[in-house]
Parts: sequence; structure tokens; C-alpha cells
Amino acid sequence: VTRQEEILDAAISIADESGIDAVSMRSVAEQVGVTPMALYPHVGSKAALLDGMLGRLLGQLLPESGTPVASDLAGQPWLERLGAIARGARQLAQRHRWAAALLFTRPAAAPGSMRVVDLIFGALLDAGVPSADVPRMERLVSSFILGHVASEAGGRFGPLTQDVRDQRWAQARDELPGHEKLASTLESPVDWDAEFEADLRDVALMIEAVVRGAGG
Amino acid sequence: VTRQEEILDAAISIADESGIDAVSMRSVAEQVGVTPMALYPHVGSKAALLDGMLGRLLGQLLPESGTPVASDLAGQPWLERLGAIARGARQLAQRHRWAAALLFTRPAAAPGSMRVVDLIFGALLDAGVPSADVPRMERLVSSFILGHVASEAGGRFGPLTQDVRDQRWAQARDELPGHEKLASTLESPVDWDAEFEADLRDVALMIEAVVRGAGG
DNA sequence: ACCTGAACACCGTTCAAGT
DNA sequence: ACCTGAACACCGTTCAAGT
Repeated sequence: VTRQEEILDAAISIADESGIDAVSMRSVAEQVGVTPMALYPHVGSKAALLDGMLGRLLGQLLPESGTPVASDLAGQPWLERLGAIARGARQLAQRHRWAAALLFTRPAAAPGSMRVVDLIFGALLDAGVPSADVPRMERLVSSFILGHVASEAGGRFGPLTQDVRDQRWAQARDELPGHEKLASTLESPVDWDAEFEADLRDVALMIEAVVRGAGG
Repeated sequence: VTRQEEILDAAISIADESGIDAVSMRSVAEQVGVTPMALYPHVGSKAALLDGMLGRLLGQLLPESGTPVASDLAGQPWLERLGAIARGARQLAQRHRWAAALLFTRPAAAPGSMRVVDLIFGALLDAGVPSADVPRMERLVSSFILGHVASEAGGRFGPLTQDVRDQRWAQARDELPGHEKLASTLESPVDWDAEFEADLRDVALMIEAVVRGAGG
């Protein structure tokens, strides 16, 4: 474990416990047991620190090639491999709620992120998606996964506060006809694990439809 | 135009010109021509200011019900309506690059966001999606739209720097077989407008597949 | 009701200095 | 090579005071 990794892990643990806003050069330095200025030779700047934190997580998203888990994955059909990546991303976002938002703004130059893209490329090729469409479909699929995962982590799917619920129904009668039609369905609680699996099935339907459309 | 709206618009224009990090109570106050503390009675806090900025944009995403544009939309087939929402969201993110990331973390209690959800509900119902699946499909579709739009705005799809490109190809031969197979395709530049339209077509394929699966 | 000014406890980062 | 300490130009927010 290098000194840099030690610093990144300290920053990650602060972010996990107290949120990304609690990560400051001063708080990280204190956790490492050093002066804020001592971090700079190792991480460069605050922005580079955030990049490094994300890179370290992405390195852990999928197992290193050569490990038993990696070869288990290699033998699976394309849909299993895609699902494993999606579930891994969701798990990562659940464990590190601050990370999801960063994935959009940091161009993901981290080596780990390119391996993830490559695995999706491979799954789509095996599914029969035409080469010309694979890069676009990779962006489509990863946008959905990231969007879903960031929505869950960020609270976009979460329960509204009571005031907002009341406001919602006061408004519903005239301006929100869709909500009114779905009133009974919207009452029941949601099983988010089941929803994610159902979404993955529907994404698979989409991929198969694209393959059919291209195939003939 | 209330004083609050004047403050929100000042903050939005600062964010558009200099990024969301440039929005501070001090910078907004200066633009309004007032002391930082004078903002508090109107916007409450920095966090509420960000919520207000987002709410103001969402109010502009779709036309008020009753306007000509809104009734034009009402007469269209479901796919056109869905496309109009998606294109509106993309346009909003292009004009206000800072806004996309906030949409994940602010539970979107703004009245504007509920109208958008309702329009998607309506489109999915008209498409023939079973009521029980509509809320989930709304989250799936909006997650994709948000994910795509945030990726474009945040630079996740953007061109890598030259160093990273070189690193990529050094790595490609052994660990990135997918990239190697797609080498020729990955060279050509991407038409992002066309990609978004192609994605919308594929999302429509998915919705139709779900309808078929449920229908019999 | 609306605004000001001073103050407090924070930031990221530079610079000169230590060992 | 690695770390420290003081300093600079910023933050969001509280509080007492003004009109």
C-alpha cells in the first residue's frame, strides 16, 4: 500500500461516513495524521484527489483479470456478464453514495473504467449487435445503468416528504391526470431490487430487438 | 418578477457563464447589487438556492398547460410526446450544463418535475404499457434520459485527452479485446444528435417489446 | 419588512522554511 | 525527499444593529 493509496482510502472512508462535502484537504490530512500541505506531493490537488478516489473504486468494481471470479464471468452468456457489471455498479453506488454523481463529470479516464467499457463491448458483440452499433449501444446501456444507480444513490426515486405528498394530491385532480389514473398503483411500496432486475430484463429485450432489426 | 426570481435568475446566469462552483452567496449578492446577508430572507440558504435554480428551470422545460405549444403536444402520438420531453431535457442540459448533476441529488420536489413525470405516465399508458408497470417504466425511461443527458453535459462521452488515448492503445492489445475488435468503428467521429435520436428509437423498441410481452 | 457590517469557523492553495 | 507553519483569498452563516 503506497502513501497515495493510504491517503485515497482515508478520503474514501470520510466520504462514506460523512458525505463528499466532508472531504477536505484538512480533514483527510487529519485522518492520515499529517499536515494538509503534506498531501499535495501525493495527490496534486483537491480535484485530483477526487479523481483518485473514483479510480480506486473503479479498480475494485470488477475483479482483476486472471482471478477466479474473472474467469467465472468469462464463461457466462452475454446477459449474465452484462447483469454482473450492472449489479456491481449498483452495489458500488450503494456502498459509496457520493461516487455516482462523480462518474458523470470525471471523464472516467481511470484504467478500471476502460475495462468495464470493454466488457460491455464484448457482451454486446456476443449478443449479436452489429459492430457499427456497439459503441452507441454501450453508451445507451451504461447511461441507463449510471442513471438508475445515481437516481437511487441521490434519492431521486426516494419517498417524498409528507408536505410534498399533500401538495401532489392537491394538484393531481386538474393538472396530473396520469397520477390520478395510477393512484392505486402508486400507493404500494416498491421493491427496488426486483425493479432493477426487471429493468435489466427489459434492457435485454431492447438489445434483442436491435439485433432482430439488424439481422433481417 | 418577484425578488426571489430575480435572485434565482442571477444565480442561474452566473452558473451558466462560470460554472456551478462560481455560484456563492457573495457572487450572487454582488450581481443583484446587495449584501450577501440580504439574500437569506428570500432564498433561505445556499442549498435552497440550488433547489430554487433547478425548480425555475424545470418550470421552463415544458410549456404551461393551456398554451398553444402544450395543446399541440397533447394531440401527438405517444412517441412524439416522449421524444419532445427527452429532447427538451437534453436541450436544457446543453444550455445549463450544471443542472444535470443536480437532478439526481435534489429529489425534484419542484412542481415542474411532477408535470414531466405525469406526461411520461400518459405517454406510456397510451403506448399500452400495463398500469402496474408504468411507474417502473417511467423510472427506467427517465433514468436513461437523465443518464444520457448528464453524461453529455458532464463530459463522460467526451473525447479523451491525447495521453489517455495513447495509454488506451498500449493497454488494448492484451486486456481490452473488445476495443481491438471495434478499432475501426471507434476511429470515426460521432454525430451526437443522431445518436440521441437512434437511442430514442431503441427505447421505443423496448417499450413496444414490453407491451407485446404483457399483451399476450 | 428589508438591508448592512462585523465576526466566526471554515475552505484550497502558495510560499518560505525546516530536517 | 518529505513535512511544517504562517499566510492569503476565499466560503456559508450568525448576530446585533440600523431604517
